[in-house]
Amino acid sequence: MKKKMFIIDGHSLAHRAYHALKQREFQTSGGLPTGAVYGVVMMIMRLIEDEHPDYLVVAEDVGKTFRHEAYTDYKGTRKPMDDDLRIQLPYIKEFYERLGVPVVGLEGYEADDVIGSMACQAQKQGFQVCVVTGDKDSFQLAADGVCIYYTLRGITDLVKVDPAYLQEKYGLTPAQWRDYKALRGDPADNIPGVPGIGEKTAVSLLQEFNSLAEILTRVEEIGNPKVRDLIKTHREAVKQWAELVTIKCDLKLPVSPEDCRLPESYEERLVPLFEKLEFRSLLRKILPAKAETRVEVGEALRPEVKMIDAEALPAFLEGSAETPVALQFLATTVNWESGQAVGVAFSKSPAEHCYLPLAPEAESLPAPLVRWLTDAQAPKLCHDGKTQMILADHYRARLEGLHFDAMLGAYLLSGGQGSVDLERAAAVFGKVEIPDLVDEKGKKKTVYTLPAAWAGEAAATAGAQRTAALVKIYPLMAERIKAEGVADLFYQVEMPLLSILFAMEKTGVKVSPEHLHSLKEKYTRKLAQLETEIYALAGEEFNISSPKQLGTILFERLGLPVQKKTKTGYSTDAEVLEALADRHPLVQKVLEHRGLMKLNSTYVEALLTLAKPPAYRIHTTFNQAVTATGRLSSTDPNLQNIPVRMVEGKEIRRCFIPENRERVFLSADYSQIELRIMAHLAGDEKLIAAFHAEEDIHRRTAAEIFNLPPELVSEELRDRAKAVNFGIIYGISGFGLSKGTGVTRKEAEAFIEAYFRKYEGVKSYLEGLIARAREDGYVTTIMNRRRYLPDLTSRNFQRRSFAERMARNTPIQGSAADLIKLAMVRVYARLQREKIPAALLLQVHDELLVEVDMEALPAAAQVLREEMEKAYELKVPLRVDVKSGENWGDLT
DNA sequence: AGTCTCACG
DNA sequence: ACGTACGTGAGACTC
Repeated sequence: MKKKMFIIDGHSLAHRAYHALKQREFQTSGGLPTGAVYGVVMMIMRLIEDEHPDYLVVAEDVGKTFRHEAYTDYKGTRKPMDDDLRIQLPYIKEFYERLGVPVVGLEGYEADDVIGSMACQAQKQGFQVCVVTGDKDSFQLAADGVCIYYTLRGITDLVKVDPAYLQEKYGLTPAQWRDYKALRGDPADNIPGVPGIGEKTAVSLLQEFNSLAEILTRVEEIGNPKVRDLIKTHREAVKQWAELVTIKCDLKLPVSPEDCRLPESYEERLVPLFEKLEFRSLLRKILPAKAETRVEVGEALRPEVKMIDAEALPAFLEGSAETPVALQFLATTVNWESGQAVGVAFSKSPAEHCYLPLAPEAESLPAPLVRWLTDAQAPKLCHDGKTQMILADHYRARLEGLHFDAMLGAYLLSGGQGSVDLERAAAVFGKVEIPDLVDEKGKKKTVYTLPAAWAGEAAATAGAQRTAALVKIYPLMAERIKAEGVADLFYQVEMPLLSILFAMEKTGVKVSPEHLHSLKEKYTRKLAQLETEIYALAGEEFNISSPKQLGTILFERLGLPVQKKTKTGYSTDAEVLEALADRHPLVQKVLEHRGLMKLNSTYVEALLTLAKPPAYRIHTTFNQAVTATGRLSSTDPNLQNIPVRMVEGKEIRRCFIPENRERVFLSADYSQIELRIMAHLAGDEKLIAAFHAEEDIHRRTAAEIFNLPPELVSEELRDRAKAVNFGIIYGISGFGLSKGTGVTRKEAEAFIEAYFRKYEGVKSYLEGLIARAREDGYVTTIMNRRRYLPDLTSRNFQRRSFAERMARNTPIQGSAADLIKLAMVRVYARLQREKIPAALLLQVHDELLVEVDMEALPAAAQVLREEMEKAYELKVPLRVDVKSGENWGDLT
């Protein structure tokens, strides 16, 4: 871990703080203005809290500098400092002293030079350096390991500037930044720059010649005669300006980087100053901090583990019918294709652990183990029980009676922050450490990918450490689950769902290998044809799938106009290609090639390798603990993103078929579930009424925002309103909406405004939501699922805005996830109860796919509709569309 | 390992 | 003046 140093531009920070807070009446009862001190204190304390610097130093200006000597007009436009600020400077200085932070100034030099020199030294010594300033000059300091936190208006926003940012934003390197300022000028420092040379010219000159020095020596090569003359005329002045704006990095400083270590605790020393300045809220903030106990370092878990054989298992498990027993399979591999277990670890209590090794080539598990595993009355404790079910399934054994899955517990309690692995859960909830599993080569392993050689002691230790941790954290996690109000969600939804997902994965979905093969042939043929055509049009062969090579062909060889850039070069995404489609026949062919390539490699070929005779059933893995909102995800393969929107893609869906001619597919999807949830959460009368009246919701929205009767709403207007509705769900912004609709940003903003005028309930809901989330630090769904959003108080505009959009979207998307999960539990239970010959196959966020005997279709359809619609009572009705058919692509 | 692109809700 | 739609996973390419 690199040592982290923050260098503060003291002068700049004080000014920012002063101007940001001057409107608000900060002063002591004695009349001393304190706004600037308060702002500085807040800023620094938040910086320490958020960024955890190990080192901190403040740079300041002292007296007249060499720059004034050299250039009398230097900073000539600066107004003298306000008395109200001047009077606060000693207190700011006192704050830094009490904090234990050196304030460094050097006679004759500016703060910038001190910063540059300190940054340079620290960087050489391996520090990670961050400069905090409101002065753009400092951008020239950006380098590997040195970034600038540039303060925007006020003190609430910080932008992180590093070389990549400069390149992206201005197309300049840090060194060019200095030359750019000399050429263009900077009114803040009273540097006029070359008259007639603005931002654009300066940048293009530097990009062409690389540096100011080069420009001056090769001045005759400047293409534009006007620019050439300007540079020639101002040659000497520019040279001088360049020197002025060059930050010195080689000053001998009175303190070394190592002298700037931030003290461990400083709260107590700040108390007298805060009392003097009457900073009551800050006092309250630091006083309890004193009492806070130190975080205990996690004890390493070293359970004593007894090796047993299968006959001894019942004796060990004796008397555990009440409290759950922790169980952990150890394996060399596990997925739906194959599974190889090496042993099982058990913990009955914090002091009783054992390990049962398994025969390497065994086809089944020992009978005593199977009896206990399948005993639903024997409660069990796992981490990622579904994976253990899959492993047991390879031995034709079921795992029943899973009472508590710590991975799902960690998932609910983590609120989207941090991982859900057992190692971390043990540390967070039990304050115990589980050593990482590492093989001979130092590569990390998991309990499911152990080296085969570990079968004995090593596996026993690894397993027992984990079951011991489970036993330890189980009561603590259960307590937290209750306290956070997610016990229902955990025990009634997520835990039952785990077994349902297992069953769905085990069932799998059948695909037609014949159909896939014929698609593969068709696509391969077309791809080859497109390839020849594209090469002919390009005049050379290249890799069409390489964005880099394609970019070179498009924008350099063919000279098409660049639309968009990515971090590394030209963008060639669909949006760009569509914009260029009219300008060259090659582009359209590339688009087709892209589309077919995607279909062929991601879907057709991937599914063909997974579809194995004789069943030809594909078994996905549903991940129940990855998304931040509560949705499921699907991997290996992802069956939640099978094409459907485009006609070409829909052909892939037709490859998914029921088991035989007596079975049919049945699909049920929620209609407008997210908008309905928003209507419910916002309690907006108009929206609720529209759903009760079963209106076409996008038409209704169009009627409202465009002030028309619904019957006069054109398809185009309805589409726009639809995009607005999407925008609302995604956290709305004028820019995003304009991209989604193709209208200008201004129009998009007008739509949003019109929407909020008509749907006041939604407006006030969203406002209240953000305000509350900022206080709480998290948002919640209908079933109390949390997502923590610490960035809601970030001073980085981008991060804060992002967090705000997440805050608006998560309750909606997350509640929809809650509801369909709840519905799955109900549907599954009722299909079983009524013995309907139907199997759940897939969940695609708002859709359930079921396979059912033809005769039972009506019964199954009724179950799906009823259980999904009644899953949860909202202020609006839930509606479900049910369809059936003989493949996934043709459902009616 | 990271980037780009694109499939879904 | 910042620079974006929300949530995922996978394949191909590049370094």
